[in-house]
Amino acid sequence: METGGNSSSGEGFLSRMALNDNKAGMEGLDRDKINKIIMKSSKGSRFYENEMKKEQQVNQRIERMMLQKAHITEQQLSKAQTQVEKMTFDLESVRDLSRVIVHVDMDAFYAAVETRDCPDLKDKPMAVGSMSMLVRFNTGLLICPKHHHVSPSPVPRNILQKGAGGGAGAVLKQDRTLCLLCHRVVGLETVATQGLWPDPPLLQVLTDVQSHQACNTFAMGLLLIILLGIAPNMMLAKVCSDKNKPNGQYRLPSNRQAVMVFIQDLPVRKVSGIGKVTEKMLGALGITSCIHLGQEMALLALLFSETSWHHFLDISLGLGSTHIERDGERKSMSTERTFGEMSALEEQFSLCRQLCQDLAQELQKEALKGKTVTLKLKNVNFEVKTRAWTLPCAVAASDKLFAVAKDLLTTEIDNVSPQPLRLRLMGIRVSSFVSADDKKPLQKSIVGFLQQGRADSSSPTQISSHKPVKEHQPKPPGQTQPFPCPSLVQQSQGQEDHPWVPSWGGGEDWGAAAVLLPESLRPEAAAAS
DNA sequence: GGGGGAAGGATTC
DNA sequence: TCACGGAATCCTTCCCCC
Repeated sequence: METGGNSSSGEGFLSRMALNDNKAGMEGLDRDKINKIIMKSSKGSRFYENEMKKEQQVNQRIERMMLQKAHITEQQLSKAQTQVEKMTFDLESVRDLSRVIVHVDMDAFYAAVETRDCPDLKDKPMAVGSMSMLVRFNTGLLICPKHHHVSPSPVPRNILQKGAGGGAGAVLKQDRTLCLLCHRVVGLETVATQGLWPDPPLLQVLTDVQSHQACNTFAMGLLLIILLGIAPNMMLAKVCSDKNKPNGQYRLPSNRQAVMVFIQDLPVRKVSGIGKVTEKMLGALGITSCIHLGQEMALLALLFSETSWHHFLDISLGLGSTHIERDGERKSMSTERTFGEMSALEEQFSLCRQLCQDLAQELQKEALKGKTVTLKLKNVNFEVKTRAWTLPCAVAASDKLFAVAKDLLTTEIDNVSPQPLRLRLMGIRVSSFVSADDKKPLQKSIVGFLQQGRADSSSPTQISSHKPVKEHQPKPPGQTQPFPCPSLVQQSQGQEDHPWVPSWGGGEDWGAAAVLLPESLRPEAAAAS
């Protein structure tokens, strides 16, 4: 693999730690130099050792795959090829080119906000974030010693909180007007006169949005970089939005030929969902771009799971989802903390209790209760363990979470006894939420979001839309449950409900939106005119 | 053998 | 000399129970 160097021996640079310059905006960097710096400053650390271990595991996976490949017969290959061809035919027959998806990406969101607040930072290398990530491991400083470090101001966080918890994700997934509402923050007239948005239909949409009465509610006065990817489906739109960084848009016409040409040379790593491990596994088969993917489909069908090869086939044909998912239900909620080595039992239990309290607060804000409690532990060697327990009925209260987590933690402590458990991370997750029928809808409505925005500015009181949560009748568990199911409904009632409190993942690119344009605003219409 | 839970891993931002 | 986040989702594999 070109990014990995001599990785299989463990002596060269670890491919999994190499700079990923496959992303837009990373071109032209001195990759070798940066990789040497990463290597020099990482080698020998526990983190590096653990990464090496993981790399070896991937190499073993590849070895097993190659062994499997060696045993594939012509007959098997031929049969798989028939299956692939049939499936390709089926997929082609339902290929939907009727929709235009616009993927909106906010590039370097945090940096953009900080630059707005401090214009001197413009055009200077900058790092936004806590210094723990930069100083404790100073590769960042070595690579770019003259960078300006900025602690994140509360501004972006507030915006994200309004946006994420308040429904920016949902806003972005609503109709086109409300979707683009999020990006109204850019001075559209300025942008237009500078010719940054040469596309009349899109400008029309943006202008249209600007005139929408709700815009003012979300006007943050920010100057953000917006990337647009326009394509017939979500997968392609996502790739397209990454195409013309930093100030641009990329439009892929809605016809099969254009899609296939676009796909031909597209590196597999560019596709969302294909990460460094999959890239490496495919690379071992000589597959680096989507055209190879199509050529080797029969082989992939024999070597990968059905889910995986179906996904590969979709990619090779330039297919993706053409509907915008709204209101995705949350599946889990978690909190975790990294710290210096912690071996004392009292400290570990105390932290465990604290995490349960924090998580319980967040769960109760969203009126969520789950049946499965998972304890996540990472030891000082970066080895991660998760231990889960499923209760007969859903819990949300801190003491109930702690009762389970404490038991799981105790088991792990006992397992290594008399040695202490040397931890560097602990986390608690709750999942298996009660079914959608049993709980109220969560923060998905733009109307609610806007109402909340008004409530924020006009009244200090929180809007509560709490409804009592009905309990599911739990199935009898396979194991003896040490935790009886108390009257949980009573506990959740009377809790203040905060429907707009966020759970933000913290990526810097902010967006991932898709909209359906009306006929009159579609790129073909513009091209025709 | 199938279903479902547990555990671990990949991926994304 | 030491030293790499946090949250969420999906997938795979393993294992147990019916």
